[in-house]
Amino acid sequence: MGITKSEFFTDKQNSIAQLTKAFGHPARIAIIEHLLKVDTCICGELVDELPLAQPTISQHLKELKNAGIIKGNITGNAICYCIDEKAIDKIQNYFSSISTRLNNKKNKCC
Amino acid sequence: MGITKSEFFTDKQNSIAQLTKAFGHPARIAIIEHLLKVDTCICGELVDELPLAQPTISQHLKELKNAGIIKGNITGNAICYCIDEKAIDKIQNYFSSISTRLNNKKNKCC
DNA sequence: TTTCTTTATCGTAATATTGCAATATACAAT
DNA sequence: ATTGTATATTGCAATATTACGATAAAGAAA
Repeated sequence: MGITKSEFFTDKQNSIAQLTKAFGHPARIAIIEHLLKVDTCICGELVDELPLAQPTISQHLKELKNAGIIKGNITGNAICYCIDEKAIDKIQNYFSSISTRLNNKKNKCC
Repeated sequence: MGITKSEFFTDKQNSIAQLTKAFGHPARIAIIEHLLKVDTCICGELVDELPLAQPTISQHLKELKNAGIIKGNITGNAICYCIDEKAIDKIQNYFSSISTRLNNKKNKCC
C-alpha cells in the first residue's frame, strides 16, 4: 500500500513519528549539520555543499519545514533557513524520557 | 527515483538517518512504547495491541531490528523483543549535542 | 504423530519517496 | 525594461514503503 494508518495511533505518536521521519534522510541530516555550522544559512550554499541538484535540496528543505524542524525568513531574494529549537527540544525530551524509562526497568529480559 | 544517495554522505550522517528513519512510523513508535510499558514483550501481544495485521507488525519489528533499535531472544516458540539501549543512547546523544550547539550560536538569524 | 500456537516470509497491490530537468517566480541590479 | 540570481514548483521515472492474505517454519501440547 505505502499509506500509513495514522488514524489508529495517538497524536503524540504521529507527531514524534513525523519528526523522526523528517530526520530520516542523510541529506536532511547534512542540512541540519550545515545549519549548525554557519550562523546564517541560505539554500544556495547547500547547493554547493551537498551532492544533490537544487530542486532536490529545495524539496528536502520543504520537508524539514513541514515537520517544523526549520523555519525560513525571506531576506531580499535569498532565504534564511534556521533550525527551530522547539522541534529539537521536543525530540530530545522524547528520547531522554525513553532513556529514563529504560533505566527504571527492573526485569530486563535481554 | 526513490533511491537514496547514501554514498555521498558521511557514515555518521547515514547512521543517524537510518536510526531516525526507523523511528519514523507511528506503529514503530507504538511498538517502542509498548516495549517500555511491559518488561517482557512478545510479538503476539502487539498483534492485540496494534491495529495492524500480524505480518505487518512482523515487518515493522524487522526494521527496528535492522536499525539496531530492538533485539530479539528466542524463548521456546515465542520471541522476546527488547529495546537496545545503545541505540537510544546514540540518538539521545546526537540530539543533545545539536541542542548544545544551538544554544552556543550567537548570531541567531531567525 | 497430529494439532495448535507463534512468528517469519512470500507475493502483490497501493501509495510514498527520491531525484532531476525544465520551468516558473520573484526580487536585485543594471 | 532587461538581465541575473536565488529559490520553488511541476512533471516524471525509478525505487522504497506500507499493508495484508496466504503460507511456511518451528517448537509446544495433546
